[in-house]
Amino acid sequence: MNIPSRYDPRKTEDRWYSYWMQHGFFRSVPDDREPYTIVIPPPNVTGVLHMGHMLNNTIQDVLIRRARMLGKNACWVPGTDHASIATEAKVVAKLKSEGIEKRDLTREEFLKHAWEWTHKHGGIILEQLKKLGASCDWERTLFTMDEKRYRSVIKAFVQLYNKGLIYRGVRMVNWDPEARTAVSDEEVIYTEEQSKLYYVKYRIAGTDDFITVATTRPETILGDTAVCANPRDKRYKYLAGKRVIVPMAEREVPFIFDDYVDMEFGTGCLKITPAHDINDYEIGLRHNLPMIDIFNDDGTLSEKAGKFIGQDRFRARELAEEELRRTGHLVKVEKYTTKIGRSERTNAVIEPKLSVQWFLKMKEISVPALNAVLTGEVMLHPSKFKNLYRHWMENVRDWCISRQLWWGHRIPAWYYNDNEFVVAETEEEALELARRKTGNKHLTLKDLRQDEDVLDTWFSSWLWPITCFDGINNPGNPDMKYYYPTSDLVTAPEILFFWVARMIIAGYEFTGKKPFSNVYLTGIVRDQQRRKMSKSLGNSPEPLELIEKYGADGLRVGMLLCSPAGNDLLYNDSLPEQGRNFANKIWNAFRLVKSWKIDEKIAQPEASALAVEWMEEMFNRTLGEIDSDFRKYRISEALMKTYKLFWDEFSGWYLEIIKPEYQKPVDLKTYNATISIFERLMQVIHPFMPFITEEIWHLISERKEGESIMVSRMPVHKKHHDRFIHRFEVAKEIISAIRAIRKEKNIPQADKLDLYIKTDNSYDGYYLPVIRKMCNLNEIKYTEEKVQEAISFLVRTIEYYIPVRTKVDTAEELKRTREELEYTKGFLAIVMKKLDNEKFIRGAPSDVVERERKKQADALVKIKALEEKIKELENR
RNA sequence: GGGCGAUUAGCUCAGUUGGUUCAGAGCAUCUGCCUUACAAGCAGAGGGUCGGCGGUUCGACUCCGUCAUCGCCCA
Repeated sequence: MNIPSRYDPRKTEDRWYSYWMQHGFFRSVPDDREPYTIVIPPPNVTGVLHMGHMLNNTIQDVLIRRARMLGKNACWVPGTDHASIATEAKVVAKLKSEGIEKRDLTREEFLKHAWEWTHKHGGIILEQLKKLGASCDWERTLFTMDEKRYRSVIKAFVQLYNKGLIYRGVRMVNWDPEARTAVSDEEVIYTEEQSKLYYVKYRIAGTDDFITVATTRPETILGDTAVCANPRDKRYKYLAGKRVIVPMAEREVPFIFDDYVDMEFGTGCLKITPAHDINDYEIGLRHNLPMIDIFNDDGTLSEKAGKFIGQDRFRARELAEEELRRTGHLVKVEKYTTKIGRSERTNAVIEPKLSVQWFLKMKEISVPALNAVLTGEVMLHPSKFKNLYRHWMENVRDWCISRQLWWGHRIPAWYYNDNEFVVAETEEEALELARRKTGNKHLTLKDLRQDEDVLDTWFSSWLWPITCFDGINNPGNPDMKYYYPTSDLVTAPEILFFWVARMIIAGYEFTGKKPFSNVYLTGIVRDQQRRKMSKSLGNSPEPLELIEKYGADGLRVGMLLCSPAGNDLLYNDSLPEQGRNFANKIWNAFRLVKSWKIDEKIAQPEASALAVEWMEEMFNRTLGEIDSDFRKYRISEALMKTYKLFWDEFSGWYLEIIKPEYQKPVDLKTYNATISIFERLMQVIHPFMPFITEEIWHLISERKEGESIMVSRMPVHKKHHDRFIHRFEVAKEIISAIRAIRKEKNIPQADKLDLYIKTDNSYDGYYLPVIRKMCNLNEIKYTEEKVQEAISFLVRTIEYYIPVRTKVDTAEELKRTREELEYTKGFLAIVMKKLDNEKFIRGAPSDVVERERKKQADALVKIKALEEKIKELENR
C-alpha cells in the first residue's frame, strides 16, 4: 500500500461529510434512548461565518458527537435568526444603493425586498458550518420567522399580555435616530469620547445676577424646564424659591434642589431637560416638571424647540454655541471626556427620548430563573458567571420589546381608535374582541389598525429552545416531551443577558421547566493584540480559507486547544498549524502500522507483550481522565490529554517498542492488539477530529457500507489500577538516561551496550525487555560490585552502569555527581526542617508526616550512593 | 461612580478541600540529529522569588487584609 507521508484533508473531508449525510447519521427522532439535545445559537440569517462561530460550533459538535458515541440519541437543532435590526439595516442599505429610500416604500413592498434578500443570502452560514463538520440534524433547520416560529412568538406575546405582564407606556428609551427605532439598554455601547463642556449663564429672574451652569449639550437648553443644585450646597441656598431665565428660549423656570446633583461637577448647578436625559427625566418626575421634547424622530429639532427647527442635533449644537456666545451667555468651553452611548447596529449616538413603547414586566417572571442558577439546576460553566448573573437578575428592569422596524414579528395589537386597542393572535380574533369591548357589532376589519412596531429580535430568540420543538403552539407534542429540557447550551458570555438569562426566564414561564441544564460560555476570539476580531478592523481570518489550508480537523483542534471555558482565545495561525500537525502525526502512525507484514508463525516478543499490557492500562486511565474533564466541561484539557495520549504514549513509546526491525514482519498478536488500540484511539479522538478518524477507521479494518466511526460506541473506562504505569515511568527514566549517555559519548544506536544494575532488591526488572529493545542492549546483569570502566547513573535510588570502551571523563563525572549530591543534601535539609519541627509532627496529618519520612529515607540512600560514587571516582 | 473577576515560564493557560501529582502543560526558544512512519519529525536543554506588601498557620500559588495593574458588566 502506497500512502503519502502527508495527510491531505481536502481529499477526505467533503467525501465523509456526504457519506454521513447520505446515511442519515445526523438525524434524530425520539426513541427509547436517553436524549442529548443542543439547540444552536441561531446565527443571523444573512450573516457569514466568523471565527466566533467556528469556536462555538466546534464545541457544540464535540459535545454532540461524543454524546452520540456514548449511546445517547443526540440531536443538534440548527437554525437562523431573522435579526430584525441588523437585517433591516442591510436591506435599507442595499435599497439605498439602488436609489430606493425605505420611506418611499409601503410596509408590504419593503418586506418583499427583505424576504428576497433573506432567501438570497439566508442559510449560507449553515452551509459553511457543514465544512466544519457540524453534525446538525439538518432536517430540523428552523428560522425564527418561519411560520411556526412566527405563530409561537405571537402566541407568547398574547399570553403574557393576558397575564398583565405586557404594558404600553411612555418611557425614556434609547432612541437610534438613524434606524429611527428604540433599542434596548443592552444594545447601547458606551465608550469614552472627546466632547466639550459648555459653561452657560442663566439670569436669575427679576435681577441682573447670573448663575453658571455646565452642560455638554447646549442645544438641549431649549428643552430646559428647571435648574437644579444639591440641597446641601451652601453656594446656592439663597436661590430657594427663585426662578431663572433659560437663555435662547427666554423661558422662566424654577430653581430646584435635588440630591442627585454632584456638587463637585462643573459649577454644582445643573440644567434639567427631562425629555432628553434619563437622570433629568427622573428629577422631572420627582419635581413635576413639564417635559419639552425638542427632537424629531430623525434627530432634527422639532417645532417645540422654537429655534433651529429642522436642523440636525449636532448642527444645532454649533448654532447654540454661536448664539450663546453672541448673546454673552457663554462663559467658557472646556475639553471634556465623557461616555457616549452609541447604537450597536448603526453606531449613531443614542438619543434618550420619551416615547410610547411596549414593555414586559421582568421582576416577577425572573424569580424562578434566578433561583435555577443559584441552586445549580441550571449550571453555568465556568461558574464565575454565576455572580454576574445574579447581579443582573436582581436588578432586572422592564424590557422594552417594541422596535420601530418592519422586519420582524409585528406586534399583535389592533387599535380601534387612537388609543384603545385589543391584543389577539389573529386579525379575526382581534375584531371579535374589539366588537365585544366596544359593544359595537358593526366594527369591521377596516376599522382596526394594527400596531406598526415589531418585536425585539430577542423576543423570539428567548423562546428558541421551546420553539425548536414547537412547544408553544403544541405543548405536549412528542418532540417536546422527548427533547425538552435540552442538555447543553454553548454560547458567548456577551449575550448572557440578552439571550441566556431570558431563555431561562421563558423556560420557566412557558413550560414550567428549565430550557437546558448546562450553559457553556466560550471565550471571545481575539487577535494577538487582544482586539476583538471584526470585519471593520480587518483582523479576522476567513474561516473557510483556514479550513482549506489546515483542514477542518486541524482548525477544530487549534481552536479548542487553548480555549478553556470563559477564557478568550488569542488566535494566530500557529494554532491550526498545531492541529494540522497532529492530524499528520495520526496519519503517519497509521502508515507505519499499515506498512507491517504480519507473520502468524512468529511468537510475540516479550517487550511487545509488556508494551501492550502497559498501553492498555495507559489508555484506560487516560480515558477516565477524559471522562472526568468532560463532566466538568474542561474540553481543552480533555483534548490535550487525548493529544498527549496519542502523540507521546502511543506514538512515542508504544509504537517504538513494538516496531519490528526494518522489513521484518510483526507477530499477529501484537498486530491485532495494536489495531484494536488504534481503533479505540480514533474513537476517542473522533469528536475533536471527525474527518481523519473516519478515514482511518475505514482504512484500518474491513468495514461494510453504512458503517461509521461516528455511530460506533465510545470505549468505556474500566476501573483502573496503576499497576504498570508507575513502573513504566521508571523504565522511561532509565531509557532516557541511557540515551543521554549514547548522545554524550557519541555512541551510535546500532552499537550494542551492556547494562549492569546494582542490586539492592528494589528494582524488579519488569520492563527490562523493553529497556533492552529501546536502548539496543546486549547483556543486562545484576551486580553487587561497582563496575569499573563504566559510566554510572542513578535512577530513583538505584545505580546503573554502562561499560564503555572510550575513556570515561572522570573529572566531568565527578563534577556532575557532586552537584547532584549538593542538590540532594539541600532537598534533605528542607525535609529535615519539617521533621525536626515538633509542631509539624504534632499538627500535620500522619500520612503527610509519613511521606516526609519516606522522602528522608530515600534521600539518605541516595546521598550514600552518591558519596560512594564520588569516593570511587576520586580514587580512580 | 457601583459590582464582578483576574494577575503563575517569552506566549496561552492548568494547578479541585492549604502538605510529593506542586511549581506543571502546550506552544515558542536553544542544542543535536534528514536514525527506513512522520523535519508538519525525533532526542535533549534552558526558563518562573506563583503581581507587591502584611497577616493567619507547624506549613500559603492556595485562606484573610491591603496596594498596584488589567479585563468585564452595570450606571
